[in-house]
Amino acid sequence: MRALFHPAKDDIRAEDVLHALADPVRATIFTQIASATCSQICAAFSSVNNKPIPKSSLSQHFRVLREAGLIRSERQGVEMHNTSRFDEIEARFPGLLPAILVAYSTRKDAPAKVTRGRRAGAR
Amino acid sequence: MRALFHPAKDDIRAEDVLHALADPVRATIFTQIASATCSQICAAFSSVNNKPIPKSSLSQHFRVLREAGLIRSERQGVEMHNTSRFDEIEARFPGLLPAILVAYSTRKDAPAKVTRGRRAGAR
DNA sequence: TCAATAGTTCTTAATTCCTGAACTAACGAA
DNA sequence: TTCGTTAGTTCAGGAATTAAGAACTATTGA
Repeated sequence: MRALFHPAKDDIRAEDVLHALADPVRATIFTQIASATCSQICAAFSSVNNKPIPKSSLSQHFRVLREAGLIRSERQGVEMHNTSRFDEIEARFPGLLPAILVAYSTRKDAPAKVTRGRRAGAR
Repeated sequence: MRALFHPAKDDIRAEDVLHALADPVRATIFTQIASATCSQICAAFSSVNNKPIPKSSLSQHFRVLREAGLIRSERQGVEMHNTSRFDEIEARFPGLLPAILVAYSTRKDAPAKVTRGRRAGAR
């Protein structure tokens, strides 16, 4: 597995952030990513939304978020832990992420909710 | 020529706004659109940037902006006048457009085109 | 070493985007 | 009316991007 690319804070580009978050699936992932793993997000989509997303697609979504500078992905044992780079983005583009997250929060079809830990019916 | 579609204010979607403005060309158009015509934008791109954008491409860009709800296009005689729907978007998604425009204003490379590129590790 | 888990990468198909060419609409002049 | 010009839209194709199943890699535990 190759090293995962993460842009330096000052290399983060507005167009990449907007492109990454222009996809509702990725925006949902990003809002719920307080240290969520790919599998947890995957389970959240299939249980809540009953629209399962293939893990290869999710992996790509994580890559887009990562390469846009929105998240940081670090392997911990067998899983990958993703953390938000909110504060760095906020420092670089003040007010951008809060405004985007508020805009999405007014969607009629709410994004899937992740519940961490053991869930009834998961897996 | 068919009637041009404009979404009602409450039908404007965050993902469409983000998608429309995730393209630096469209973001540039939007920032300069205080009643600009397609030809004026076209001239601006070819003179400033010396990278002319085909009018068919510009027409598509205007359509994306229009159908995302960002601009209103009205024919006036032989030309099409485009006006920003900034206030409506601001009412629907408070703070979103100002944050995006500020984010783009800090770009190192001026608001010109741009190949939206993959960076590291592109296959 | 083998199996299981978690995720990445590969590959091909579907979708979207770009742009030259053709077309349409409005206007002015003859 | 008809012709010419301007301004922009729509069409059609190829290029680029995205989606997702299959194959692969890395880590842990038995």
